[in-house]
Amino acid sequence: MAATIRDVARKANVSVATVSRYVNGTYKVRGVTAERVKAAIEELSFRPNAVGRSLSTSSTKSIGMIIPSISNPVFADAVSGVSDVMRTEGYSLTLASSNYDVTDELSAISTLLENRVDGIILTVANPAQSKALSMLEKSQLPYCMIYNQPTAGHSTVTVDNVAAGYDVARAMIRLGHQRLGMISGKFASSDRAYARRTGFLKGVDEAGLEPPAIVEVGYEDEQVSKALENLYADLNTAPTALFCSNDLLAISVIGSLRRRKIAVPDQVSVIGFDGISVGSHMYPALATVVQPSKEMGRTAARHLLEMLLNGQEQYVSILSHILRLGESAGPACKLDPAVSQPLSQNTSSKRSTT
Amino acid sequence: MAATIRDVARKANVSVATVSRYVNGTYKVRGVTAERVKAAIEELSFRPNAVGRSLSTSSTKSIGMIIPSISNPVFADAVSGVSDVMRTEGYSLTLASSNYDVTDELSAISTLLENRVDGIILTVANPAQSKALSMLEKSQLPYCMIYNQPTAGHSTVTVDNVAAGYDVARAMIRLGHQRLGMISGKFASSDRAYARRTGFLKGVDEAGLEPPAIVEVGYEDEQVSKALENLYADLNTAPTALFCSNDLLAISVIGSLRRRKIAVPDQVSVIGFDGISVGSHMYPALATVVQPSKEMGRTAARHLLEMLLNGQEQYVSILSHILRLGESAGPACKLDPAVSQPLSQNTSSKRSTT
DNA sequence: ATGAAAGCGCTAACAA
DNA sequence: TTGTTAGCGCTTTCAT
Repeated sequence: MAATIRDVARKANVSVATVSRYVNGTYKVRGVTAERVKAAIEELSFRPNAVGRSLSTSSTKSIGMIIPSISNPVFADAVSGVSDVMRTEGYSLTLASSNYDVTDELSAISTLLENRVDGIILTVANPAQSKALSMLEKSQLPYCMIYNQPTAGHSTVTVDNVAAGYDVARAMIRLGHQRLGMISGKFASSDRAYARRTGFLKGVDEAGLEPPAIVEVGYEDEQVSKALENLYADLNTAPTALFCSNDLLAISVIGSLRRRKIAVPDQVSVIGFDGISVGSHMYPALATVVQPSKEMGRTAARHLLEMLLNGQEQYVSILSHILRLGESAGPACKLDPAVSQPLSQNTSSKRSTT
Repeated sequence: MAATIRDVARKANVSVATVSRYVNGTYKVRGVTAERVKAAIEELSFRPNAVGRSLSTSSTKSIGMIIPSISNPVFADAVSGVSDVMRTEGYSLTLASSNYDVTDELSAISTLLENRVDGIILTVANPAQSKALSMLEKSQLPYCMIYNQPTAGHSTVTVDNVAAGYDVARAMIRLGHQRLGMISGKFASSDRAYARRTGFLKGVDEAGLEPPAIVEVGYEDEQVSKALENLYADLNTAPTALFCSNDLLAISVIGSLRRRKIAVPDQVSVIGFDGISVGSHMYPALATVVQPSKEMGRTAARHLLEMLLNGQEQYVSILSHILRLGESAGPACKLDPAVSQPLSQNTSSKRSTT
């Protein structure tokens, strides 16, 4: 079907080697010859076959990326960052999603390995005991984790999740909250959520407060609503401030609280994690720990490129996070069931917007 | 480095053909032989090289996808749908983003073509005059558009954007709005936004209302705020209902209005387009035209698979959209500058949540 | 500056 | 059932 380098060579009356040199700019092609080759290429609409090239050079100029979910903006932003720097370096990006499932992680890696990508950027459930990661290690292929916690022997780009969790606890306490809680995705499928919890617990403990209620939920809305139903059965003992392990969850929690006529932040403050951009546009603007997702993607990509050049060094980047106190978090005030209904109707604006 | 089929053959004392047959399940491998091959494969950690296979079979078992932006959840959802069905069919997904830029579209296609993907799913700025599309056409490669309007000669999966725009106008009018407006991304880079406008104008016109104000904005927040500054200089003549060409824009518009102390929906109703999931969680819940993005992705993927089997037929799927009236849209009421400030402080709850 | 030819890892006739 | 072998499209020595 498509023209090959041979067709071009024939038409231009040169050897395939010459065509190859012309195409790749491996110069040494005389002006006149170049013209002939160029003409032939255009006539035949020749487009070099990267598969043939890859087989010959044993480099595909493509990298793989595995993320838990494409639909979570935090990962999409990272993909966007990776994609940006990789494209400018002439690499293609093969994307796979693991759906937070360890088996899927494994098969995704398998596929990428068979496709002979030059390197992989990925987020796994838990690097400490990841079959995916050990498969990768013995494959010798360069790889860099993203979002995952630093773990002996692996490169990664992330933020200090423990410190961030601690920051959240401190912020809540500073606002006067005494009963704190955390709603999180499954810790088993997120080492960073676990780390955030660790920091959060530390902060609460240091302040001498009661250990916070911690609830794990899956990825369906009904689980969130069910969890809140239990947690807020008695408003007098329920947490007045809730830390959610990610923004999507936080948004869902806020929605759920509203449906239960619990005002945010008047009755309950909510702080998320990630800093996805919709969070700052919504009302109340989401209080959250912002991690620089796109930049994290770029950084991971650059690390991978380094490895591709300089061999298997190890890179660990901890980028800095920012605690952004949006409108969804405010000073503690008494949770009084009696005024709950009227309060929920008015979203106070004592706190400034900007 | 990595073991090849030859190494395996040698170790198992069989021919490469036998190994190939074993690996591909092209049966006809006797039990005893199979055992030996299996053992050899494991000892050597042999992993078939898809590059070699592709060169031989002239099929890469991979498809390309080009979307305007990875960070817009509406596209991410489509990617997710495509990814799902493609993976179950054993295909890899190479993702590229065009950033709404026609030049980037072109180079993305070029790259995918060189990589010899088996097919492409893409959203272009404007199919009617797309160089990307014509390049694709003459390449003979199967492809299917997604989100783009039906256009002679091309396969696509989308919703009826004209009808949807019309629905939005009707809904606003039914709510009593008389002065309508539309805020849209650049029409030049979105045929669907243009189609939505067409339907919207028709609806307004049919009702005998004044032609709506239509403002095009770029993708930066400040442009939105600038646009609203002009549009809402005089509240007495400004639109009481705003149609935004996509949800991200709508969310941004709502945020911007709030900052201008204009209450949504008490003073201005806002309706978006896409139905991204965060929209339904936020407050006010976003009124919007829901398109089944993930299902659209799946459908496009299935179309592509059909083409891969049955050759170049043409598939056009118009999936149905749903106008979901969330809390961001409500009955018209007088825009009275005098009460604007107090009103903006209270978000009324006369309209039901569910 | 250009050409000839040997592979890269695999599949698929064709033989046996 | 298994083996032999000729490519797939390209790069890259090694000659010229």
